[in-house]
This record gives sequence, C-alpha cells and structure tokens, in this order.
Amino acid sequence: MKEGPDIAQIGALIGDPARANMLAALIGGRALTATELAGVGGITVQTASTHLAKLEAGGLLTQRKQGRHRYFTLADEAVARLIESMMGFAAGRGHLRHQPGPKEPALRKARICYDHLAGDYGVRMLDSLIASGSIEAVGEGLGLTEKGEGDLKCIGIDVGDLRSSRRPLCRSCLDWSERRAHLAGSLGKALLSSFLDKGWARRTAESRSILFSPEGDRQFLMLFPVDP
Amino acid sequence: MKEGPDIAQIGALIGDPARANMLAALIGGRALTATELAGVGGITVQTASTHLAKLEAGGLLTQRKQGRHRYFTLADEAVARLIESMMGFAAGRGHLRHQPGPKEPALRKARICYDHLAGDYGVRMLDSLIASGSIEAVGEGLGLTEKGEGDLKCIGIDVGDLRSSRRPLCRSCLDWSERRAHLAGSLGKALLSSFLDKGWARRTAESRSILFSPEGDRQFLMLFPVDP
DNA sequence: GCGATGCTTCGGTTACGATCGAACTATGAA
DNA sequence: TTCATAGTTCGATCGTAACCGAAGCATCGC
Repeated sequence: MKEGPDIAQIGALIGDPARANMLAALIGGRALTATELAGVGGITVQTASTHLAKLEAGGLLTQRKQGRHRYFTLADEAVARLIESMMGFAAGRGHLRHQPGPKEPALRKARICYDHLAGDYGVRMLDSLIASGSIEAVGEGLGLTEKGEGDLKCIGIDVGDLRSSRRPLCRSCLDWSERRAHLAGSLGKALLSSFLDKGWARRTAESRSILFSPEGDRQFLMLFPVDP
Repeated sequence: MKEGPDIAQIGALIGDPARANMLAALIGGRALTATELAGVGGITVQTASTHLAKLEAGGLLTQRKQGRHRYFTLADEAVARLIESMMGFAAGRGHLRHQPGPKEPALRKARICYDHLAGDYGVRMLDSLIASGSIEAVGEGLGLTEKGEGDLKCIGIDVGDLRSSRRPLCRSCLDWSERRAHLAGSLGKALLSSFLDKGWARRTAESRSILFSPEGDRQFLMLFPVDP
C-alpha cells in the first residue's frame, strides 16, 4: 500500500479553497503578487503568505522577487495541465460553483488558458486548422502537417523557432466550458501571441478573458472559417 | 474569483492519505470491499465507511451491493485517468513515498493500470506496435492503422466489437514508473484480457502486479519484439 | 534619515475533520 | 431462532491546519 507516488500531498495542496482559487487565477498565465493572490483567495495577506509558501514547497509555484514585490507563477506547464485537467474532470461531474461554464459571456467566448487561447474562439481555431489540413488529429493527439507549416509561415509564425524548444509543438487541451479540445503547446502560445502583437485582441486587467477588437474579430473569423 | 469548476472539492477528496491509498488500490481495477479498503488505507472499518461515503458522494466511486458485501470500484475510466495523471505528476516532482518507481521489481515489470497493461511490458508492447506500423502516433495521440486491425485479428481480437463501445479505442497513458506512454483504451483492455485468457499471465491476489508464466513470457516477447 | 508599502513570521484562537469505541442494521449460516 | 460477519451511524475525542492581529524585515520614495 505504500508504493507509488504520493498523490495525497498534491491533492491536499489543491484541496484548500483558498489555494485552489489562487492556482486557478494563475493559469491565467500572468505573474501575480502575494497581495493580489490574497484577494482572489478571499483571505488576508498573512494567510496567503503561508499558503504560497506551501505551494512553493510542494513544487507547484515559483516566485520571482522584483523590488518589494514577489511575483508568483505556476512552476511550469505541467502544473497548468494538471489544474486544467482537474477542472475538466470537475466540470464533467457537475462540480460547479455556480453556472456551468464561465459566468461572463466574454470569458466563454475567448479567454487565456495558461498561455494559449481557449473558449469558443479557441476550439473554433483548432477546428478550422484541422478542417484545412494544417493540423492532423489522431486519437487525442495533434500534429502539424507540412501544409500547416507553410500556412503558418504566411501569417508570420516560424515553426522552426518553436521546434527548438523542448516543449511540444502541438498539444490538445480540454476546454472545460466548451467540453471540446483547443490547441495548446508552443504553437498555441505563438498563435495567441501573434494575435496580441497584431493588435487583434488584448488581455484584460483582472480577468482571464481576451477582448477582440472589431477589426481583429473580423480578421480572426476570416482566417479561421468553419464550414456549416 | 468564483467562476469555474470546483477543483478544491475533488482535491480535498484525494488529499486525505487514507482516501488516496484507497483510490490508488482501486486503479488496480478490481472491486474491493469496504473491509479490504480499510486495510489498504490503514484505518478501521468505521472510518473507512465514512471515507467511502464521501468519495461516492463526490462521484469518484460507485458501490455494488452483493450479499452482505459492498464492492467499491472507481466510478469510471475518467477517475482512473485523473488518479494516474496525478501519480505521474507527483512522480515527476519527486513526491515519492519511498523509492522512485514501484518497490517490487515485479510491479515495475508488469502491472495492471485500471484495466490495461502497464510497466516495462506495457511500454514495450506499445513501442512494438508503433514500430510494426500497427499503431500510429501523432503528438500524444494514438490511432489504429488498417495493418494493425488485420494483425490484431490474427491474434484473436476483433476491433469491430471494440468500436461499438463509446470508449476510445486507443489512448495513451503515461506510465509513472517508466515515464513513458503505454496503451490504454478499449484496445489496451482487450489485449490484456487476451493475455489472461490465454494463460500467458495472471493477476496476483493482493497486488497490482501481473505475473507472466515462462511460456507466456516467451510468447509475449516474441509477439512484441523491439529492435535494438 | 524618515515614513509608506509589500510581505513574512510569530502567537494564539478556532473550527473542522479524521479517528475510533460502541451501538445498531442487514445478510448469511447453523 | 441464534450466532457470526459485513457494514453503517452515533458520539466523543483529538490534532491539525486555517485564520488573523501584531510585530518584524525588506525595499522604495522622499
């Protein structure tokens, strides 16, 4: 009975509501200070500090000191995937805190998931990439095709650069609001970054939602069509 | 801060050591009674009973009454995958309770993972199926090829039957002792079942390990060769 | 230097949940 | 029927961890 990895430890880390809220906030991808995290956790800074220390000791978070601020982020993408997969699992069982899916329509439409695009627009983009033959799907896996590599070059994404990182190029990530897959991995990140760089969309201050400009919206829908 | 699925709830369910031990025992795939689960959890039956009630209320377990026994199993494969993914995550962070990987060499060699083969033999089988062109791998996804369908027919597995179930045919499952993927899904289950039916291997009473007979061992290694 | 801000550490309180003994229910066997 | 086994429910204990106020560092701006 004592064999194997200790899942109770990380389960307990995630099992506290305040800590869970902090982790959920951090899959927004941006680094947050201890005070901000105390806010999302609904607790005082003292309490948050001890929670954050535990999460860091457990290897779920890393902190970066910058002046008199301490910025916390998820330790790596594996943590984000774990949290997301638990969210997907919980959503599938109806363990929702309020409505099914994100409350605000904006969140449901487009939001950030660690560092890539999720929500309605996220699944639409992946669907379109598959339909156009840029990405092939086998089982739950995703792979970039030669055609896809060319197409991406046209919109300014050099896949060669992405390959050099150890991180997988394409990854499927289950969207818990749409209950379908969207594109993660370094390619997912690069695509979202390019939208932000082009000014098609921007992140909001306090939320995970992504706001598309009217022009960006038009461009996005044209670039990633879905046939009826 | 209140949006989204409640991961704290299931985190807390898994976060208790006694409950985590029970869940880990149940990914062995066989139904266990409350008394047996109390044993693996290292607690009395009264305590186990309350734990099991909570796990059932949380949707992680289902129970089946049979005479004066109550047999508990994981609610479905999604629970098994969640536990396994948490094990993989924990193993990657070095959150081990004792040695890295399973303690007994037998467990490391071949063990059951919910309903399919894991351990050294599990990853070997998948490697061999990919090398022979029976299964194709794209990203993290797995798909059965036409050649594979024919090959499987030869060893007595009718893929058509498997397709009728809603469960995915091929699924990749991260092996936490080998740190590599092995084959899950209904095909993984069917393959293990056939080994057991043929008498090549048998399950052990109290452990997750799978014991191959000398003849079964020979057949298995011949059927799933790996080139150097 | 000074005060203000961000965060951690300390100390003490509180509450929840894990635990078990004992009593109770249900099924099976004699 | 009676006894034994399997399991749940009740009641009470106990420990731990979450929590916050207050004090202590560290860093910034002045």
